[in-house]
Amino acid sequence: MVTYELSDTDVDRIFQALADATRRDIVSRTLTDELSVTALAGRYDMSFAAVQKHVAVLERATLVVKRRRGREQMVQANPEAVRRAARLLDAYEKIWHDRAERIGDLLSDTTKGTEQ
Amino acid sequence: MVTYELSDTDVDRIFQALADATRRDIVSRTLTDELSVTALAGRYDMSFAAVQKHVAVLERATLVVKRRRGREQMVQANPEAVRRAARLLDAYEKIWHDRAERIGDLLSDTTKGTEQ
DNA sequence: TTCATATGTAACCATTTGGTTGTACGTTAG
DNA sequence: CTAACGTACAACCAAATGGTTACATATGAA
Repeated sequence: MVTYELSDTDVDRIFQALADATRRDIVSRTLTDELSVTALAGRYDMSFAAVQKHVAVLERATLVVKRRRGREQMVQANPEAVRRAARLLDAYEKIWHDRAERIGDLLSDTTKGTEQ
Repeated sequence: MVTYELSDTDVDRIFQALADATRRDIVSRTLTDELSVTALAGRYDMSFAAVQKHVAVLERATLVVKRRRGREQMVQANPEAVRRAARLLDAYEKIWHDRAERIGDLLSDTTKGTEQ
């Protein structure tokens, strides 16, 4: 598995992009269907320009990609980016799990004299 | 496993809180060590008030909890919240995976006449 | 009690965000 | 070719964000 190096700014952009319900919905929809910006705009109670901006935020965060089809721009989620975000959080979980395990060891392991 | 229902606003707050490198670092550190706000503030090149605000943002998002110890407030990450965030992203991955599987089935399954 | 420490909060500021409307431009349909 | 459509972008606005300094409050030490 190839894991790309994400800068702090990259990660900022990913979580920032996910911190809005409309944008999460766009990701959700475009995971299964490739939708034009106009088609997406029709689904939300806001201007086309607003939706277009949301798509741009997602694009900057690499959470979606756009592909030209005639005069339309088809939006599709990038599952790899979603995956990377999930793995980032997994890493936090792992830190915690390792610590919990260490504490467990300290509490149960009474044979060795490594405690201070 | 108990899964709490998260509102859009809850999720907004979680991802918003994670969209800042300082706050991610605070989560990371307090997963292993319980640290006072002052101890945390000492580690970043910004005012105490700024760090205190970051902790407040994390607290509102339930990503950390505070516990009083004498005159200090000890900050500790809440692994359950991190976990919930990770599972949210897993759900997106699952949507994509299911769709990929459906497409795979359509392409490979030539024996049944279920295609439209 | 008094003082120092740890925290919280208010007021302020610059920048970003999330929305708007209007306009310009590229592409396709007729 | 021309008109309609789909998209992009600029200018604007209100609200939120991320930082500051200053002050207020709570707790522990002596």
